[in-house]
Formats: sequence, structure tokens, C-alpha cells
Amino acid sequence: MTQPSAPSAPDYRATVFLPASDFPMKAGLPQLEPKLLERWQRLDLYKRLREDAKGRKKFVLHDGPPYANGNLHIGHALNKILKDVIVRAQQMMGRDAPYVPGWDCHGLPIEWKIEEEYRAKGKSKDDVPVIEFRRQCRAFAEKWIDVQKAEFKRLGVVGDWDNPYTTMSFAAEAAIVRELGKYIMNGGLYRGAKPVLWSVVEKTALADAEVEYEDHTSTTVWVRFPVEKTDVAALRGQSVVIWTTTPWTLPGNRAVAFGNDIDYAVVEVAAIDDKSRARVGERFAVAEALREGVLRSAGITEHAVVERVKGAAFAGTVCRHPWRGKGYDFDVNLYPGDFVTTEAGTGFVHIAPGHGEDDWHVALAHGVAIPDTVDGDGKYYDHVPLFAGKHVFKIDPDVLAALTDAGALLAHGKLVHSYPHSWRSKAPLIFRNTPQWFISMEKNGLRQKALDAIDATQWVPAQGRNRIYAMVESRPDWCISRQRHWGVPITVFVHRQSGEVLRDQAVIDRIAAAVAEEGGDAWLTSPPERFLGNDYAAADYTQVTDIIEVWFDSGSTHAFVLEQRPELKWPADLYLEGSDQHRGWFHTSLLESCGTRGRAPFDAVLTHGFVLDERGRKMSKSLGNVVAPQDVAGQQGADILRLWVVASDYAQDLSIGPNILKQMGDLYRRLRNTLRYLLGNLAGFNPTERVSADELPELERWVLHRLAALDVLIREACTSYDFHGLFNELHNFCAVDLSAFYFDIRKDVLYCDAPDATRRRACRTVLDLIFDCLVKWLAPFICFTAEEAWLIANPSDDGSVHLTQFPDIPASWRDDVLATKWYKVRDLRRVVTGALEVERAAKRIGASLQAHPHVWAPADILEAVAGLPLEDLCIVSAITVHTGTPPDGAFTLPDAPGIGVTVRLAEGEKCQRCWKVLPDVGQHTHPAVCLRCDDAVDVITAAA
RNA sequence: GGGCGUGUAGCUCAGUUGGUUAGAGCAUGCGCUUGAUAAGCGCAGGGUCACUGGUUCAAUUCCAGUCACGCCCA
Repeated sequence: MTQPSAPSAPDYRATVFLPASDFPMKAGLPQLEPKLLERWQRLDLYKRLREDAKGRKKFVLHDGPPYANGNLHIGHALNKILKDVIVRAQQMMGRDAPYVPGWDCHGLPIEWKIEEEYRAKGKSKDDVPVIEFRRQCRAFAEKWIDVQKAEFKRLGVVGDWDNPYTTMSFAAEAAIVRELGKYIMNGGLYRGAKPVLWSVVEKTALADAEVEYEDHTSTTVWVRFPVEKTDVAALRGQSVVIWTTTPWTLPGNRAVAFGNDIDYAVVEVAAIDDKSRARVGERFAVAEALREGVLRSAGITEHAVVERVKGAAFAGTVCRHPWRGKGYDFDVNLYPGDFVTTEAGTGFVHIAPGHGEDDWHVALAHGVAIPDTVDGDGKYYDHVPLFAGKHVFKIDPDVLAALTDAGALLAHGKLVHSYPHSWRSKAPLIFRNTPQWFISMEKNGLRQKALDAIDATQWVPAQGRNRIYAMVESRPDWCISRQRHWGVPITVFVHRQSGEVLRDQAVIDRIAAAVAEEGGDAWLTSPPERFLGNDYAAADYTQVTDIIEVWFDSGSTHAFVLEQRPELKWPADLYLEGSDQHRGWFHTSLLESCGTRGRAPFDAVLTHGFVLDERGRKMSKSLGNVVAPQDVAGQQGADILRLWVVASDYAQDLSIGPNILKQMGDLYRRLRNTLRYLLGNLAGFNPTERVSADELPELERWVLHRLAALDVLIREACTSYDFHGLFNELHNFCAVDLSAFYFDIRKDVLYCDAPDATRRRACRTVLDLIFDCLVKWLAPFICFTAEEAWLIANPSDDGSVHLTQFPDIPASWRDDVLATKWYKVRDLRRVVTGALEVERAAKRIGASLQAHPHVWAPADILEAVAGLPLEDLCIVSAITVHTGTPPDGAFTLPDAPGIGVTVRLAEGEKCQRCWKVLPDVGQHTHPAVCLRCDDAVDVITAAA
């Protein structure tokens, strides 16, 4: 055992260099971060960054605009932090990386909010002038821009917040008008009539993104269509049965579709139950696969199949509309349709060309008239027999009655199924034939240009390419019109006589100039002569009053942001959004740009997944699993949230919740304590202490090698925007290489060597380098903490770690031979450490300095450790190395073959200063110390 | 219902061109230290690699299907 120190043992604590730092262990991020934000504001950091980077190669990440309503949610935070990390990393890798945030301002959700305010006051929006209504929408957007701006800034996102872009600035609106003008001039824009998803509540067509699918109970009907003429003998004078979940579309029926390859049966009814509407002896056709179900639904208990045919046999078949004689006196022809399936129904699909996409295509293909039957409110037009003026959502009983009167109703029922609803009003939608404005996918080869552009783009991760390619390949023409108020007007004049769109660049220029001065209101408030000039008579033209859908706005940001801001460039290096934007912003930006400029507005597109809770579920108020970024920033700090972003694999969906945030807090503490320990041991560090590289001990050179290896990783990861693996590496470096190895070993030197000892100066030289690397590498990630630490090491009124670049690592630091050798050193150390653990468990030692291990090792290991201060590396007071095989009973590890360790107690007494147990303790000038400490105390007292 | 994805320890992530006991860090437990101390060091436990089939001498890895979850579409 060590000698117990005498009660009067001298206290050398004052002569030991313990870490001392103003960098607190406890971060207090919620208090610290706002102060640093103030500092950056005072420094005008964004402007300084631009000045610093002037002339460097640009890196432009173009911000996808969030919608300006409501507070930020965790998805916004993920997106903006990821952007910020990339922008900061590029800047620190030597690029000029400006970042101009933006907002999407027009559109239905804001319009709806304003309408709600009116409704709350018992007023209708129709009571206010359009201009006033638009003014209120604008004010609403402005309010939320301010709120979101503050919330984004709080997360540490650096950018040109004083000068962001918005889609509602007059300049943007004018640019959008000019973009639209390009499609007017090149013929890509056309007016079509087409069934679109329509909300009868909001009285508008809806964009795909505005539609939600929810369960809805529909009335289902099985309807006989009497056959006039057919080649299927058994069916003559009988009927074809259709099934539909939308009885209200029957007045719009103009055809019936069948599947060419489907097997059909003509059945004859033999017996029915008492509730059945079928008639014994009647015949009808139905798909063989659906026969049983149809018969059951119709209450038919016995039947005979009188003929079986392939669907193709129905070609040329003509039916009557069930309401013939009541205003529906037209033929209903049967046509093949590849959308017909045997999954539900009867195998015959009723075709109402104004009420469905498939229906519309069938009508177009066969020259069937496309009737308008329903107005914008959901009421049948006056010209619709039987149902004029009635509402489609209340008409089911009338339709059933009329079908029954006509003897056409075979059966009816109810069905709960997924059905489109408006995302705002939650009301069910209908397909309705409406005049709309489209951008053609084929005119000017837009589709092919877009597909080519997709292949010319780098997609990160690569799967994104397939996703958007499939969409663009199959998408219909782009419907850009909305029958609403809050948006950029579709600035088109249509000739009253010919219906032709006016194509005149001079007119477009006049409109754009007016919009640039007065906003989109100019179109609504000016007399048409202002734009038409003297070349056209206003009386000859009608002015379109629709507005442009918001996706065209945001799809045009490249035109009014990238192209027009001198600090940016077109195309952008990178677009970065959630994976839903394959259908959204990536998609519309691609189309808009390909249609006007022939290529994508980006070179690369990065997508990230969605944020889920810790169990992988969507966040929702009802589940109570929502994590708000404002709460995280306020309770744990924005740096914790930033760490979460960086530690997560954004290529997949991301999880967050209390446990994960706690873990991020733990990881953060390790990083923070590493910085703190570095700062603490660099207290009073003076560059003149530095030791040149060739004087460094091997251990220090090994650390430099690790820094060099990390430097490569950092640059690779930042270049490929792939941070989570890097973050693991950085954290492991701090935990494993530094804290558990280098720092632990060098404590003795740092604390106890004399200040002028080369060994200590070498260590501090390297600590300084580690700190410089680490704080800069971490700066894009934990931007607040990095700044806090940086300012302690580099006090300054106007300095910032964010104005630095990643350190240039000399190539000479890399030493792979040394690294290989030190794997062996650490193998040996692991065996020693393991042996000490056995001693500790047996209560023979406590501190490792009480031990004197004897080590047996193979020649290659011994060669590796030759000349190294093994007792320091193993943190023991003495160590003895033997060649040959270890004795029986020596401690070994399976993965370190040939290395064996036995442990004896170190001989001598405990040095009261450095706590090593050494034979010479007590033989020097100062009492109860070893030789090294004796000298050190001399130096320190002499200096004092 | 269709398209695109994902599923490896409690958590964040590695890994496998198919091949011995599947790794790291964190968390947990135990021990040490008490001169990084609401810190530091060490050791240990913890995984039927979503499930089921198939190919193969051999599958977590390849194939097919199933389930779960997410995004997009209908």
C-alpha cells in the first residue's frame, strides 16, 4: 500500500496548474443565445460576411419560401437550420455564400383567414371592395413574416433578414406578370375547359396541394341503361348496369365505359327477395368477376348466365339515357376504357365528361359533347332537366326517385370511402367542368425539356430523381388559374369575337410596368386602355379576372430573386426542401424555368424527410407529441436543436421528442466540456510558448495526425452536405481520442510540469491547435456555443468565429505510419487498463498511479512502444516491459493476442504534488515530492 | 388503390461486393477518482439486423411476399 501521508503533509495545490476558464460548465443557452444574437446584430454579421467573402467563388443556396401564416413548426426549423449549416460550412470552406430568405405570400390559406375574420364579424367578404380585401391579405402576410423572421433568427439562422424577398413585393408581382407574359407570347398558355376539383364552399378550383382525402359516406346506385342496339345477342332489349358513388353526376352522363379484356356475363333474373328492385325475367350485363356481388346487392336470389363475352364485344353498343323522354333524349354509347377495373362496381363505368378526369378523356377521344351541368355554387344550371337549381350535395333522394320513376334503379346503398375534401373548409369536393388557364406540357416541348433538366440535376439523395421524373412524365397540363382574389392577376386580354388571347409584348410590358409601380391591384383598378394603348379597342376585349395559383409565384422565385439580385446567381447551386416539394416547389420551379429558359434554375436539389415523434408517428395536437422549436430554444437552447439536425440522417424521416432531445443535451455537454477543458488548460497561453512541430513528442504528433484526418472528413462531409456521420466522428474524437486518451494522459504534464518544460509547452501548443480546429469545425453546427468559446480564447469587440474559415491543415500533420503504430500502442494500453480494473475490483488498488504493471508483448508491439513514456501513457507510476510469452495468470484480452499484464504495487511514496508513487519521493529540497515536482516548485516560486 | 422511400441495441448512427462471437458513441448498471467535480476514467449488461418464405455450403446482406411507418398521388 502507499504510505499514508502524515497529518502535516505539505499542500502543493497552489503550485499545480489546474484548468481555469470563464467558459462555464453549464451553458445556460436560453439566456446566452439572445445575447450573442444581439452581438451579431451589432456587428452586422451578415454584411461583414459578405464583405469578407467579396470576390470568392459564390455558393448560392436559394431559399424556398415558407408560407407566411402561423408560427414556425419543427419542420420549418429542420429546413432552415439545415440550410444555415450548409451556408455557413460553404462560407467557411472559402466560398461566398449569401443567403436571402423569402416568403410565399399569396393564396387561399391567407385569403381564407381574412374571410374568417369577416365571418366572425357577421360580414361577407363580398361586402368589401376587392382592393380592400387584398390590402388586408397583404397586411396579414406582413404580420406573419415578422413573426417567422424573429423565430428563424432565434434559431441562429444567418441571412439577409433586413432585405428578404417576398412573392407579394411589387417587383415580384411584376416579374411574375412578365413570366406569365413569356407563356402568353410563346403560346404555352391556353384557355381550356376541363373538370377540375372544385370546392362549392370556397367557389374555386383547388390545387392538388389544397386537397385532402378523408372518409365520406356516399350514396351508391346500380342503374340500368336500356340497350338500344348491340351485337351481344342476349342483351338486345335488355340493359347494361352501371354503378356509381356520385348519383348527382347522372344528369351529366353521356357515355358508358367497359374494359376490353374483362370477362362479362349476361344474366337472367330467376328469383328475387322481397326487397329487391330487380324483375324476374329481366336480363342485364355485368362483369363476371363482380357478378355475385351485384346480384347480392340487388337482392337477386336465383339467376342464369345466358351469355358470356369479352368486353370488346360491347363495341358499338348504344344505350338510352334512363331519363329519355324527360329531357335526356340522346344516345349513350359504350366505349372501351383502360381505367375500368373489376375491383368494385359492375364492370361498366358511367361517363360524365364534365365530372371526372377519365370521363373527360373518353369524351375527348370519341368526340362526345362535354356538358356544363353544375355552377360554381354546386347547383345545377337552369338548362338541366329535372334538377335545375338544386344543389348537388342534396340531390341524392331526387335522383333515386327519378331513377325509380324511370324504372332504372336496380339497387342503392351507402358506402364510406376515401374522398377528396378541401384542406381549408374540409368540405367535400366535386369534379366540375370549368374554363381554366393552362400551361401546356407539350407545346414547346416543355415536358421533354423538364425531363432532360431532371437528368441534368444532382439529386441528394439520389432517389429524389426517380420521384420527380415519374411525376413530370405523367402529369397533365399545368392549371394555373384560380377564381380567387389574393394573388397575381392573370394579366390576359381575350378577344371577344375570336376568343383569341392577345399576344403583344408592348401590352405585356405596359402591364408589368404598372404592376411594378402599384402591385397587382393595377390590373384590377386601371381602365383597360392603360394597357391596350392605341393599338386595340378596349371594347373588343375582355379582361381575365382569375388569379395565378401560388405555385406559379413560388416557381418564379428564381426569376425575381436569383436573376435580379446582384449578390446571387442563376442557376442556384442548391435548392433544399422537404421531400414533399418534389410535387411542389422543385416541380413548379423546374417547369417554370424550363418553359421560359430551357433548363432548371438549380444545379442540385437536396431533400430531407419529415419530422416524426419518437415512435415514428406524425405529430399532432391530439396525440400530444408536438415538439415546438420555440420551446426547445427557450428551454434547452437553439444549439441543442441544431445539434439534433446535424446528428440526424435527413435522407430519411427524422424523429424528435423529449428523450432524443435529452440525448442531444448529453452529446452537447461532451462537446462543451471538451472546449471547456481546452480553454481551461490554455489559460494564459502565449504564442511564444509554442514548440515547433519537430520538437513535439509522438503523442502530440499523433493528435495532429487525427486533426489532419478529421480535416479531410470535414471537407468531404460539407461538400456532400452529409453531416450526421461527421458529427458522430467529431463527437467520438472529443470523447474517445481526446477526453479518454489524450487529455487523460496529459493531465499530469499540464498540471504538474514546470511552465517552461518543453513537454508542457508541446502539449499546450497542440491544445491550442485542437481548440482552433474544433471551434471552427463546430461553428456551422452549434453556432452560439462556438462563438462563446471563440470569444474567450480571442477576446474582441468585433470578432467572430463565423468570420473565420476552416483551418488550413499542413499536409505534414498527416502521418499514416505513426497512426498504424499507435493502434498497437493503444492495444497495449487497453490490456494494461483491463488488468488494473481487476486489481481495483479486488480492492488492491484505487487510483491507477498506485500500480506498477509488468507487460509481456510480442516483438512488433514492443517495437512500437520502444522509447515511449509508457508509464505516462498508461497513467501508472512505473511500468516494466518484458519480452516473451506472458506468465500464467497474466491478464490478457482476446483481441490483443500475445499481450499479458500482471500488476504489482508501485514502490516508494506518493508524491504530494503529482500523486505518483516513486522511490525518490522525500529525497529533494521540498518535502514529500518527486524530482520533477521539486524542480517545478522551484521554478514556480522563483517566478512568483 | 398507385408511385417513391424507410425499418440494425433504450437513443443517434456505422456495417455487410453474402463468410468466424454484428460495431461506435450516448444512455443504463457497477467500480474508481475527488486536482475537468451537477465533471473525468474504467468495466459490464443490452440486438432472433421488422416478419415470412426462397436462392446458397452459408443471408442482417441477394430475391419474393407480408407487416408497420412516412411523403406524394388517386
